[in-house]
Amino acid sequence: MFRAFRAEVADALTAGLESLELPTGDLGIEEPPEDLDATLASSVAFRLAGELETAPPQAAAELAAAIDSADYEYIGAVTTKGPYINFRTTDRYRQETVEAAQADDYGHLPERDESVVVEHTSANPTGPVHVGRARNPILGDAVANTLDMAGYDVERHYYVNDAGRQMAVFTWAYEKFDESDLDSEPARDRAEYDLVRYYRKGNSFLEDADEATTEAAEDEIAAIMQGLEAGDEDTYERVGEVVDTVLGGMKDCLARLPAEFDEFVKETRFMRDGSTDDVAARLKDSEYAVYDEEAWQLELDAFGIDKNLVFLRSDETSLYTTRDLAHHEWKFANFDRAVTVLGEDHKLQASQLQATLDILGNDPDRLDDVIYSYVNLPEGKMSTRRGTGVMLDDLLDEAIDRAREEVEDRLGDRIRDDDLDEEDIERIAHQVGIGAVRYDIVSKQPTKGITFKWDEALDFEAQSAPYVQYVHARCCGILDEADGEPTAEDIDSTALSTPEEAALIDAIARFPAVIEDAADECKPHRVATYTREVADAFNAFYRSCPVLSADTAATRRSRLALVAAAQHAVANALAVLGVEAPDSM
RNA sequence: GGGCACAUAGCUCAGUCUGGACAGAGCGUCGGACUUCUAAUCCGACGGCCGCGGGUUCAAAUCCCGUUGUGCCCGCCA
Repeated sequence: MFRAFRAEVADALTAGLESLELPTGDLGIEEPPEDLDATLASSVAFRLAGELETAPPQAAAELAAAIDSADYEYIGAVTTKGPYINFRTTDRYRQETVEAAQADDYGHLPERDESVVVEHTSANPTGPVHVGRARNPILGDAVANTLDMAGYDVERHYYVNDAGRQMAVFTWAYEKFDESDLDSEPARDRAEYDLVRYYRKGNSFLEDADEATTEAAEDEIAAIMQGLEAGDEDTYERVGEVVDTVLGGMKDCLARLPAEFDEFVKETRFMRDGSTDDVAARLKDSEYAVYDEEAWQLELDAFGIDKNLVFLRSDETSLYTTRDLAHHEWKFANFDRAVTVLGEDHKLQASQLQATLDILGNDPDRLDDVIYSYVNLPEGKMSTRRGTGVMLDDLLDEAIDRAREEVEDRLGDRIRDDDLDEEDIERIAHQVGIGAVRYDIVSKQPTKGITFKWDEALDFEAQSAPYVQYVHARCCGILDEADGEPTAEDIDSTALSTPEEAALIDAIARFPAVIEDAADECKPHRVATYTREVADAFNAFYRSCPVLSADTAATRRSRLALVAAAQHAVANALAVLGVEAPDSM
């Protein structure tokens, strides 16, 4: 309803300005301070003062007088305070908000008939997912969820780098070494923990061996890469076995978040179908191509990039970016838009990709990047190859364990007579533990760096998932005790007139606008901020407005409907963040 | 050396795109509230030259320039 109200305010201001023959380019619509009884405001009067040759407060008064709120559904009182024009909402606005929010899918925007492919995670299948990487699936999943709720037709892709040197080294090491060559047991009974030991062994071997041995090994590794480039079936199978095995384990880990994918797109696919060769041929013909130092390159100065992009090696083989170009042209052929979630270390490569897609005749505006900073340890970066880092599996296990302890600690002083059984405790521990980890990461601006600290990542107090989840559980608790679901006929918004009720309705009304804004800018952390606002508003309401024991039956019915509305807003906002909404805690 | 990010209360962060009403939360500290729909809650107090210096503007945490600190990138790796 807030979206409609916002549109009405824009209309009203535009019409008012036109009637005074004033420019309508900048309406100055903003949100007023919280202690003011208004939902939106305008500071346009500051700019009118000159035109009207009066002080801003007079200009505001003139414009306010030119607006008749009777022309609008949701605009109530239009008042001024100094130079500001303040807009209140109508009872109808509140009535329709609570009615609309009775729908289980409240917050979902109408379908847009526009498809978006969201690529995220795409970690090389070299070993277990560590926390440094985990920001990608958590953020990426939330971006995809946000777009989905905003009405886009979303597909989630994981791009598998199965053609690079890393996988060639891995395959070589896996074939060269035996279990007996390894110096440790797998840290966990799953494929990627088992195989990563070969990868690490191979890398340390290459570092430590003498020159002749290293050279021989490098020849074997180069043979694997050339086999892939030449389309040799046997090589594909050898590499594919390692890739699929390791990736299988990583999928299991990611599924715990959960982060699920519609498709795992392999890089080799674009070598085998000839599209990478096609891209290279077209780039050679472009005006930006140069043949320098025996390799084909692109000069991208015209795009503000002073670094040349090599797209064919001197031996005519392709590079990662060349294949990624073919990959993105494939995306453009199958989807209206593409969004990629990338670590900040890929920024240069991402801008080169954008520029080159442009050169190839694509509209680069169809591709958006969401860039995030890595999660580092206090002592530095996490690395799969070196085996430094906190594994996501371990973090999730620890989070669940701590959540379980919390649940058990609280069992004693529960007022509610819904004795939780073992199964409930385990369910809540999972929902809260994993929710807290996800929320901690998704609620922050992705561009800000995070230094991983156990006690911070596992802090259930702070502004965290459990706070919001608890609100959802409270809603469910109340609705459980009530007889039957509230219906639209139960709602009398004039019975919901306390400041706490009005504030809660106001928060609920904003939810679809929050989804819209978060989707437009691919910023799911805004939804996290919103969950706290709506939770705050609910808790204030909960404190001062008894529902089941309300003074009158009419108030009780209306408040029940309001609780249902809040529950839907909270549940769907949490769903966007990938955080589960518990029915009880 | 060049490029890109980040810097807001003791700590962790919103707000920055699109400049506007005294800069908001949580944690921590201190003081209160459970015979009541779940206290993983709520109420109150304390706490800020929004890194620093200039500039633009009626108005700057927000825009521009400079500067300091931190991170990332600058490969015929991915």
